[in-house]
Amino acid sequence: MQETRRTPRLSKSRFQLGLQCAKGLWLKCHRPELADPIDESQQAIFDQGTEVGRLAQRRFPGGVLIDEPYYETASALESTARALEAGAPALFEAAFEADGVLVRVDILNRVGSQKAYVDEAVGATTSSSGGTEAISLAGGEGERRRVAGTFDLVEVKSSTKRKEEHVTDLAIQRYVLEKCGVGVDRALLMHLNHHYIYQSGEHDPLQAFAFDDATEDVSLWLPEIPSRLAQMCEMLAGEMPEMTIGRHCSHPYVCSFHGFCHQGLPEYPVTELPRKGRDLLDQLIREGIWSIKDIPEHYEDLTKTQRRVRRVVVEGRPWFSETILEILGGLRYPLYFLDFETLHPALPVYAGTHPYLQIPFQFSLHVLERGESVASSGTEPDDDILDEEASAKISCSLGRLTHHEFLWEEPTDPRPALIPALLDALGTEGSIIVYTHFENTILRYLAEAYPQYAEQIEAVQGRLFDLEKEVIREHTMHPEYRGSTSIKHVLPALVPELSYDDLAIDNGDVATLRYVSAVFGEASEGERQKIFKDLKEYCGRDTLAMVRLLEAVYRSKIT
DNA sequence: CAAATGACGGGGCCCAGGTT
DNA sequence: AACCTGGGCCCCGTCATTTG
Repeated sequence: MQETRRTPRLSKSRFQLGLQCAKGLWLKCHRPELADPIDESQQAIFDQGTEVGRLAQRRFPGGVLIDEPYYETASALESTARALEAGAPALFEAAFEADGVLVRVDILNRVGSQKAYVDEAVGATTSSSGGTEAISLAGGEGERRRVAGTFDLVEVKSSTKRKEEHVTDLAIQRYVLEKCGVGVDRALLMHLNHHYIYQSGEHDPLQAFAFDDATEDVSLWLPEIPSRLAQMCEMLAGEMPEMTIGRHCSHPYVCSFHGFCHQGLPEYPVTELPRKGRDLLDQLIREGIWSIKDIPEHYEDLTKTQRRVRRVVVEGRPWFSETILEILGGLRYPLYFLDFETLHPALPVYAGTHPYLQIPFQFSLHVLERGESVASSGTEPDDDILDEEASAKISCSLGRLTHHEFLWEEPTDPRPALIPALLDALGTEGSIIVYTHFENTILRYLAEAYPQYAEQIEAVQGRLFDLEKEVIREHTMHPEYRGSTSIKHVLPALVPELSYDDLAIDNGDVATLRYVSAVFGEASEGERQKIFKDLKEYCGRDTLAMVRLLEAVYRSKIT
């Protein structure tokens, strides 16, 4: 009989992964090299989490940081034991191990430890029931009895609300702590406080966070833990488990083996059906249907859009609705094509803003004047035929196209300069074409923050026309959309000669990252100028893409 | 005639997917 | 991560028709 294989050590994050997908956990333990590389945007999210974590620690002055990195387990365990022994009032990143599971605890706060923890700022927190409640970190009057010698277990989250997966995150930690003989009084989530308004200088760790007591929900999960752990260990000792692809590949987290598990799919895989409900993918795969082409024509469980996708994929050619020119006939010249780039830091960087508030620092605006050859004013909605013909001509004789742009290059709040520049460039007449309601949301935030402009901004909002919703999503379909109506998918399908491939910045997330590094980072002047140039090219490409898309849609109906 | 059954539709909730 | 929106779905109330 072979010696029992050494059980791979689990960790908090591996436990969470195991709950999401057995195969994912198996791969993580046995074939970690197959994971997708971590991209820049993901890394930025991790970094942001670290920064929030550091601020959270300042909420517990006198706390002891166990600062061994994750791979120096033995040393971290020792340091933790020493700090506990020494009576540290709080521990950060404390390490514990039990049942082959290693956890590092964000914050472990000794109950009733010292005056410093008496809560002056009682966080108003959003509980799962939606109400707000006060949570005190010290034992005050009228509170339930606190068990001496125990700790509050605190998990810091950069989100502002509790999510399902946060509970199991705390549960596995509590399980390990108790196995190690550390009494846990409460299991708390420490979220960013959405209502925190940044003043200036250092962030205020008292105001910036809101606590959410998850003790009850955690205790409901606790009895589950041993059996789940046993299952995982058994699974890990065997061969790679069979798992089909499905919702668990991206819920609650996008799996790092997504790429590995999605290899070898057919050219138009069923995973690319848009807006799949919870069960559709499972159902199709169970029936052995992997390609959209193999879905029977009258398959019942497809939505209207999914049927459209099936049809264009099977027929191999795009579809444009019959009424598309009527929709476009509603546009008023001159046509403005608007796109914002924004910043939305977890921890605010401008005074008066709250966590995650989206702040525009750049816009691009293409303006299309009516073509000269077109006499029609386009204001006779009662004559469809004429209107359509007029519209068609417009597309052919693309009028004069001009471009405006704005980019704030200082580390100060861009909005006071951006708003007047935007209002000026937009004038008072003509449709403003945007891709999704995103720009509308930003305009609303601007109006809220700067009431002196509210009226003008609202007028602008009234002129918005959502190209993605009103035209692309409702009236077109193309096999190469690949199940997505995002502009990054739609442009190569309808305007193959125009792409983002030649740009140094080719998506919004990276644009934000680059901007932050240029304005707040240590970039040299040369690097800053390069980034500003790249940003202008990127944002300008987004609006140009909308111009060309509109043109392509017109063309589809007149040739 | 009163009660039961069924069709319709509004309200609320969740999900998916778009933007940064 | 937040936010927004539309579609799908379920629940439930209302009203009309059928049934005892």
